[in-house]
Amino acid sequence: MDAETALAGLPPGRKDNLRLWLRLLTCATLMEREIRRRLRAEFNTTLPRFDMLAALDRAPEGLTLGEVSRRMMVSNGNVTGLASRLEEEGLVERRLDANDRRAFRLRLTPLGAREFARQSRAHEVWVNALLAGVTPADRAALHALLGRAKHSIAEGSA
Amino acid sequence: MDAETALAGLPPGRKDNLRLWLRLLTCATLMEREIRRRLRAEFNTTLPRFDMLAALDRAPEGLTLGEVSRRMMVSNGNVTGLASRLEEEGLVERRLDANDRRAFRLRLTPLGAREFARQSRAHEVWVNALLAGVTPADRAALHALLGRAKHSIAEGSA
DNA sequence: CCGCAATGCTTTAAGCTCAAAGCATGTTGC
DNA sequence: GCAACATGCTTTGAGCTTAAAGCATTGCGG
Repeated sequence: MDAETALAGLPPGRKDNLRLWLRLLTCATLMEREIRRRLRAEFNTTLPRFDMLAALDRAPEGLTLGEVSRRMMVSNGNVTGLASRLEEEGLVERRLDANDRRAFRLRLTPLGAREFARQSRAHEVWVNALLAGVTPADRAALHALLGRAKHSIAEGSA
Repeated sequence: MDAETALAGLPPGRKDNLRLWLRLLTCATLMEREIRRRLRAEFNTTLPRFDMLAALDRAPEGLTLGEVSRRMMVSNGNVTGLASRLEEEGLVERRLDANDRRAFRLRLTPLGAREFARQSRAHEVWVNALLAGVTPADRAALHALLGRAKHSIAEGSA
């Protein structure tokens, strides 16, 4: 919904934060939709799958499901199903943790690592293309400002 | 040469856009999670329901399901279920369109309008609180920069 | 006026997501 | 050592989301 348009004529002040939030959300949503679309079209996969592979790719020694859940910032019930689907496809494997019989260590299979490398390369190209219209100066400024916004949001939801 | 000068002169890194995208996504996600959490805790509702009420609130004469789907930027199959659930709860009503027997016009019931007004007020307070740590100057700068980013993203996904 | 494409909505199947409840194992305090 | 609490994972139930297929109606070209 183009909520920004709806708010465009109102007097400034009380609703500035609302406008900022809607614009932030619009940017993130547009970008995310495009990335999801391409992951589906070119790799027949999804963003959560890609994110899980990315988390595991950064941890060659593997991660417990709980660690994955924290890094992906999703519920632990969520990663169970995700891991199972990726395991079925042979991209990931659960192996028993030697020290804790409650836990698994999840790791990429060689196939999973190869797949992620392919997807990751394409992903970087897509992101660069989507943000190609942002100048280096704007990019640096945005990065800094979003850093402060992130801090504010984290405070506010603590 | 101090660190800042050195940084300022560095060639743009290949992964700067990736970092920017990650940070943008983090901000949006943190904020959205908190808003979803509070909608659930305080109003026992969800963000998509709130969004649909918001779309209808701006259109007192009602909207067809297709119009709602376009404004919310979701699939048309999506709004069918959402509308049905809100209809069951008495917040929304489908009435036959006089001119087109394929279409419904969806509108808020008086109860729906009252509910949305309550939720909307709280929502504005939450957003203000979450962004309270962003100064007015930063807010204006962010808004402008995100406007350019939005344009770039829209170009890139056309 | 008739055929047929376009439009508006719903249904279906698959996947993602969460909160809450449950089970197995680990850890701590007594 | 054992009770009680904590941790790691899975299951369950509900809702959101999409793409694709299907049905009904509209509107257009011939």
